[in-house]
Amino acid sequence: MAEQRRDTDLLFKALADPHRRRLLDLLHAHDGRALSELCEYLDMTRQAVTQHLDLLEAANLVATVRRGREKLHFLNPVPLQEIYERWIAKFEKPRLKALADLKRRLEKANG
Amino acid sequence: MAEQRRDTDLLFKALADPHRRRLLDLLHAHDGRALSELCEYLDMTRQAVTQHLDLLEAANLVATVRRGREKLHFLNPVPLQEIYERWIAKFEKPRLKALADLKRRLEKANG
DNA sequence: ATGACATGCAAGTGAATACTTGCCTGTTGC
DNA sequence: GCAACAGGCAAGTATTCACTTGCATGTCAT
Repeated sequence: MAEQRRDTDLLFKALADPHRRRLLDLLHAHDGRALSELCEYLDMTRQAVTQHLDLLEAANLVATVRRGREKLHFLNPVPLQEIYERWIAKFEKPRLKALADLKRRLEKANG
Repeated sequence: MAEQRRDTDLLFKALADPHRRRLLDLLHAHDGRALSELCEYLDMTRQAVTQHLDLLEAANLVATVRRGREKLHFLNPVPLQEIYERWIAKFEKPRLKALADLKRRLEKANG
């Protein structure tokens, strides 16, 4: 349970950085990429990219495999599903109504 | 488009902190709460809670209304839906297959 | 009107974050 | 074998973040 909370924390932390979201995008478009290939798309040193990937791996969003001198990166979409199921779905409202509902309640509280 | 990206950034940043997610939970359970009421649930100063709420408001997850000397807080679930639609849904896979797929590809890349 | 309440505003602090530079190790191809 | 390649491992730095303390302002109840 506390474990669950820590996982959630790592997950949201991992997603908090735009460069890391970019990396997920890149892997989504085509995964199994090596570190140096991913580096081509980000304007920072290889070491910085490694650190971002480490966070993504800690959040279980990315899995890696070494092949020869290369480290290949794979996307794991499962934790994103879990975010949705355990975190977003419960806030769900009839979508088109949500904003109108909010507005109505704001006005009611105000007036 | 750049605007869109900044919004996304604020949103994920806002969600990155467990205390802020807690605040969203509290408002989900029952919103229209005043600042001082929300403070009762978090172990930090009122000012710190204000700062968290400010971030949630910047991310458009919380809307506020002043009534007399109180500031009432309302949850806006719409941005969460947008995260799902614009960000999570595209990573979606047949859920039960996703992990198996990943494992298979890792092994293939490895062997 | 005045004291208690609800919040706002601002500057300061410590820790976490996002990088960098520099060097070291293993791998591959010629 | 050896040069070029792919990545690992610190340690250092600068910014951002979460939070505090201290004080000021506006509102309500009696």
